[in-house]
Amino acid sequence: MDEREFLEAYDAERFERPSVAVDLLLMSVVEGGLAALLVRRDEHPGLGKWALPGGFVGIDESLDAAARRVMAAKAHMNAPYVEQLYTFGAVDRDPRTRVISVAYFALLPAALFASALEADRDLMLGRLFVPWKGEAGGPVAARSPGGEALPLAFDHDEMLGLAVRRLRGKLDYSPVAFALLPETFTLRALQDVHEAILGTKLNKPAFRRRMLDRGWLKATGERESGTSFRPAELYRHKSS
Amino acid sequence: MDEREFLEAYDAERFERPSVAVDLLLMSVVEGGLAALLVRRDEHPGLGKWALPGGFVGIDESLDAAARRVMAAKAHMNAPYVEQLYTFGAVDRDPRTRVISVAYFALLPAALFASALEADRDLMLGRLFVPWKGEAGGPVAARSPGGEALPLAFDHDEMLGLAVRRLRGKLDYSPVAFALLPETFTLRALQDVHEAILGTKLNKPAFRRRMLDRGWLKATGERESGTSFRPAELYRHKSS
DNA sequence: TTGACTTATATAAAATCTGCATATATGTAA
DNA sequence: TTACATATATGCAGATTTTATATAAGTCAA
Repeated sequence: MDEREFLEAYDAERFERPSVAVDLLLMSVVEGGLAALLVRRDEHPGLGKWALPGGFVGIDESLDAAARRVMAAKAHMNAPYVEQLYTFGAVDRDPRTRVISVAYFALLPAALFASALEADRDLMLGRLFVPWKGEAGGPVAARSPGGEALPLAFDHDEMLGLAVRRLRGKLDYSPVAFALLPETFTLRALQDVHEAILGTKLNKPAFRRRMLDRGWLKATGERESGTSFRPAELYRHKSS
Repeated sequence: MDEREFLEAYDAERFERPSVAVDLLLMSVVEGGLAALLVRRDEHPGLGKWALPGGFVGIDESLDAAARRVMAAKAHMNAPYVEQLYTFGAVDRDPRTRVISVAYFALLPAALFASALEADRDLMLGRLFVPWKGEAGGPVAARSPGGEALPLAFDHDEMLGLAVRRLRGKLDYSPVAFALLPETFTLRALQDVHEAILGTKLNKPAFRRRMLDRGWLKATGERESGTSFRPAELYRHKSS
């Protein structure tokens, strides 16, 4: 039997197969704190709770393509930076049927969330409350901008916790923070983003020196406007 | 319709579902170089090529449980430290049918491979050749102890590349290297393991001080034997 | 028994990085 | 023109890392 014959005779139906989904962690820094895009569940299970935008993976669709499709269709967004986070495969994580979910996470400037939130009234920007320091880990809770608790469906609190941990871990050796900022930004804005992600205050001169030494920044020569004090220089992420 | 009624009416068969597998990266350091356990494929596709030990995930089995089951059944091993690596989901990565594979990786002392290799003659310890420095990334090739190339099936060369990258990244802030050493070991042996993983030479006094400062080590008071020079002190991993 | 040899272990000097304090610069606004 | 707030620059102490060098402790052979 050669390979062609083998493949024709192969019976993929022999074993029962799980469903595979992708869930998206679309995160940003809003008003000095981490936030993630949530969608109100309008079906069981978890009716009325809040979930990460997600959807099933098509049989002829790669995982990455599914993540991008769901991002456009359910979150009205198109993030330049998307990364696979982890695959959640507990047997009972979804009461409907066996669902294995591949979590992806993306970082977006806060300004990009506004149009999505307007286009779809079931979307919500959940402010995240991280009850641990550093990379200790554990679930994370969400609240609405008004301060009401947003109960999370499935294991999505654990997914958010893992995303925060991964983000904190990558922050100082990887240029991820730039995905959260507009094209040009001040060093102060960059520091604010770092502090929001880490949940700690940082030393200003040391932070500035470290960032400039990394070689990730290019000075534009322009300055911010609209301040009532000395305006700071605007920088740009040098992608080279 | 309440949640119970909804779940009873839920039809999981509406969409065609992919198969989900786990593949295992069982790695060690052998004779100063990285190595991984491979199994000869005795079926199409990739008949005669070499693959990572793997198997399909049962419908009532968590991903982690599937990884442990496959490790015992196909690799005759039981690693204490197992970690999920990444999920590979390209549409055409397996010509039989759509297979999404969750890769797990584990580290084992070289001595543990010997009995597995004897128990199953289709197993092979593949020595890895990493054609890039640091964490650049890309596929990795394998050769037999005798030096013959071991062509890899599916996308398993990419999986090995990602495993090496992850391992290098975690090495100096996580006590992973101890999983590769016997119960007691010298500082020189620990440094050899680090150098094999990183593919570079390290400074000896600096390495020694860093390791001792980490607080991961406990001196046993014993010394190695069988050397023709000054024997080094034996240490033990302080798991606390 | 003794001294050459090899590697382990300890210590010291030099370079680098980090945190903290303070001084100077540059814009707005009264 | 001056008060004010923040940006930017600089100096310094302490910690950490690299590099070099010295000393210790075994084996082995003469």
